[in-house]
Amino acid sequence: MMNLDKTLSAAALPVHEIVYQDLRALILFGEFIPGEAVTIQGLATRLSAGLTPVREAIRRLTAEGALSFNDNRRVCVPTLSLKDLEDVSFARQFLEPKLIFMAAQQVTAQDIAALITLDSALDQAIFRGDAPMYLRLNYQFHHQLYQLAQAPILSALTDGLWLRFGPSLRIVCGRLGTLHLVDQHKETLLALKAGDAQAASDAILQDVLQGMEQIRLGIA
Amino acid sequence: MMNLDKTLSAAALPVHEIVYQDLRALILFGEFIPGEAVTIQGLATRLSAGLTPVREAIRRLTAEGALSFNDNRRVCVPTLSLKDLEDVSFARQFLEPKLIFMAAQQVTAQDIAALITLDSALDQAIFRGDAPMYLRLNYQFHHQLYQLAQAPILSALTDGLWLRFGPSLRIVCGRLGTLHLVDQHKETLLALKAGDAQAASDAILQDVLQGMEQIRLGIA
DNA sequence: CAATAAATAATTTGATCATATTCTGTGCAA
DNA sequence: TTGCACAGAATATGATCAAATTATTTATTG
Repeated sequence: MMNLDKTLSAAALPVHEIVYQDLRALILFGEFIPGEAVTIQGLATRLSAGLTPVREAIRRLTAEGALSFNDNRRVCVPTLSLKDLEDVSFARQFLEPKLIFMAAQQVTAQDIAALITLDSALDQAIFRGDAPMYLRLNYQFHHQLYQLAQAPILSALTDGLWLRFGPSLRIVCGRLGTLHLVDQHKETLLALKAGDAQAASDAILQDVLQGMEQIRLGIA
Repeated sequence: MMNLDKTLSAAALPVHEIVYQDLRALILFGEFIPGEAVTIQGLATRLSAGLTPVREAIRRLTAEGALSFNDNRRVCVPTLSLKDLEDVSFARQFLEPKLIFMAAQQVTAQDIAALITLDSALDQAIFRGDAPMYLRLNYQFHHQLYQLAQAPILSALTDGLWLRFGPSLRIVCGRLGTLHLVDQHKETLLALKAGDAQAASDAILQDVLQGMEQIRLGIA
């Protein structure tokens, strides 16, 4: 008998992969508060999965720095110190412009159209005050740009950084709301449309700096 | 009754942690050829461990990019393309100087003494043509500098990059031997001793560029 | 008839679960 | 305060099932 799931979801992903993605999203979009303890069994019931897949997902995320493995063998969501934030900020400051510079040389009109659609949905989320949706769309905007760069190693590094400051994002939005949020997406898109890689790169740098500054204000 | 292991090995590490470190070293020091398939059961027998700890170690290393997870659900050591090498090189070019700049501001006389000892052992390994020892000591030299920087996030990023080009190192040494190897460790140490953070940073940049160029020649 | 291709069987490998063991921290009693 | 026992949680094993690769057989074609 044939596996019907394959016809629906392209491929039957292993449970540990699904759990990884779910847990990653939970962390990335601030569903855990920094410092919160994470138990294997708790996650297993929360995500309705077995212990083994959850363990594997946790190992992957600890390797990425999204979770920290105490010497007690307990796992928790790390708190981002100001020093840590500076390190993340430093890394993003050169990684993102580089990625967007590369992306600008590969981007098609369709790609730009998709990004514009994404960005207007993002604006609406900000206007509605829908913080969870804002967080998802903002990440998606950047993530799609990374993929256009066709640089898997640099993309992975940059993606991983989001996991570091992800848990702090909810705090920022919770304290400051969404309406004051500003970004440089419009400038980036204009530069991409004009085929000006350097301008796109510069715009993203400003966007990163602004974003990191928001978090600094939020956790300070 | 007390656990005697603790008195010997500082802490009773879980098996999955030990397996992780062992496997990491195997990859880092070129014990696998790029493209080689890695089976869970094969590693379990090779490292004389159970399947579960090996699985967890593999998950961690795939998250770090040291192993790649095919859609066949099989795991293998990725081959480093020239494009990949350029990306790694780009990342190292700004991460390492930054780390060494930070390290220079914290380094003590004892730290420098330890690094000098390490570096002379390294020179002897080169002179003897002992490639495996060279690889270990060279990594250790850099790794110790990272730790001095007291920047866990940037250290983790940089450490992770070694796993990317590690499997290609054996090929380089195998093809080109060790005697031609040059580094900028002496210059780095002199700058550290002088308290000149910028000079140390510059020296390491040269070291990184030289190292990456060696690999480029090796895999081209 | 030989050779290549398709189909099927067998073996290997991966994924998951249930269970037993070990470890950690806490509360209680001396 | 110290030592001991207990509860909760993590670790690790082995068994079981599913998927994939390899080997073998069968069929088809030049």
